Amino acid sequence: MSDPHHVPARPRRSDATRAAILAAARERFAVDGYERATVRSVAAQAGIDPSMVMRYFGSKEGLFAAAVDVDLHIPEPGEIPRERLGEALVQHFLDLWEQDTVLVTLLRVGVTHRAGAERMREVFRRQLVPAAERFGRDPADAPRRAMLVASQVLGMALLRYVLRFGPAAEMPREDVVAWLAPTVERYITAPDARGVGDAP
Amino acid sequence: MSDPHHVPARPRRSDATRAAILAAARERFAVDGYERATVRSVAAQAGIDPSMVMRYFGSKEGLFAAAVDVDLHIPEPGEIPRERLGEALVQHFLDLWEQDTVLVTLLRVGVTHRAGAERMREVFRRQLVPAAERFGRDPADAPRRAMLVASQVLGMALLRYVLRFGPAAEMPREDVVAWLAPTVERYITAPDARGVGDAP
DNA sequence: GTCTATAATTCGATAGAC
DNA sequence: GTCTATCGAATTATAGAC
Repeated sequence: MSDPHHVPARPRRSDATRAAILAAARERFAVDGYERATVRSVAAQAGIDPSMVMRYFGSKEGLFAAAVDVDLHIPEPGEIPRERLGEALVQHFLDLWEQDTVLVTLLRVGVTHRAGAERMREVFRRQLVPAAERFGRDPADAPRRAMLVASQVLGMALLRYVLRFGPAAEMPREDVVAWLAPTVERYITAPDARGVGDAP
Repeated sequence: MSDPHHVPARPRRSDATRAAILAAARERFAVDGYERATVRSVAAQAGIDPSMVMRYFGSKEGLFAAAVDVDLHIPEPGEIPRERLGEALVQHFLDLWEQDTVLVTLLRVGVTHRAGAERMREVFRRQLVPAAERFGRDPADAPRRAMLVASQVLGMALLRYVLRFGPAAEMPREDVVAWLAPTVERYITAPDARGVGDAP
């Protein structure tokens, strides 16, 4: 994840600039996508010189990699009442998409750029699949169940937060939860595609 | 849709070049996205001069608009046995995504570019929503039901055909149909979010 | 640490010869 | 109808002054 070497104990003077660049980069990448988000526009929004971005992050790709470092914070099974599994998960995912722009950034760039797609695969493999292992019954099924849940959640996020389609963006949040919760719950708990509950 | 004026009856000599440009454009836009697909690369792949692209389509945006002219061909309710509504629709959507690259192109550009997003909204409004009106019961609900179906189908297509995630790309087609069919059917026929069947 | 200046490409679009 | 030549603008990245 981070630097394996020594981490300086006290904050350096440049940390503020570094944070400003990252914040600006997240917004520019989210709004414009990878290609149209220029190093110059990031620097302008951060109020510094374009060459500083190169100094801190080496290249445009390095800047992107530093900008999208996401933790899904998926709750543990013990923290959720079993009869509200789908509802709790959908609520949590909507929170993630609404609390900042990092997931919009990741999706937008992942669709367009090789580095972005690889980053999405990594988040899926290291966070979503392990979570599916904790929630599901058969660990061998975890990648498939995680993928099904991701397909529904990503599709809704695409329409609602990225493309901002009218019907998707205007739908009350509670309605989104009500419609998606049974789907997500079935993908995680159903013994097979035809099953509805969690009976064996 | 097309030119409201006179349409020449006999094929002109330039139609072959025009078709070659369009075919090349669809592939370049699909693979590279809007920004990285340059007019020059399209021309190179079509085996003609870059200036020809401008001559035929006026601008890069004009080329894109001509390249993504998609017809979803959604079947009529009478053509589908009611007990297999979800299955038939999912099968049809998978066919659309697999038969050529135009939908991959549309999604890829729609996420990045203003013109692409507008094009997606138009397809949704003029093809998907009317289809939902024909299949559903309450026409006022059609936009919402169409959006729910689109969210699930687009999400799966995103993982399977655009990002090519392992679990999504390798899942047998019949399994995808089996898992998604009940979801799609519920989004179209359920009286409300909590409903499972189509009872009132 | 920050900025100025600029190198080296690359792009969309145009003008005009044939 | 096709191509050559090129313009003007924008980009990433670098070199070096302060």
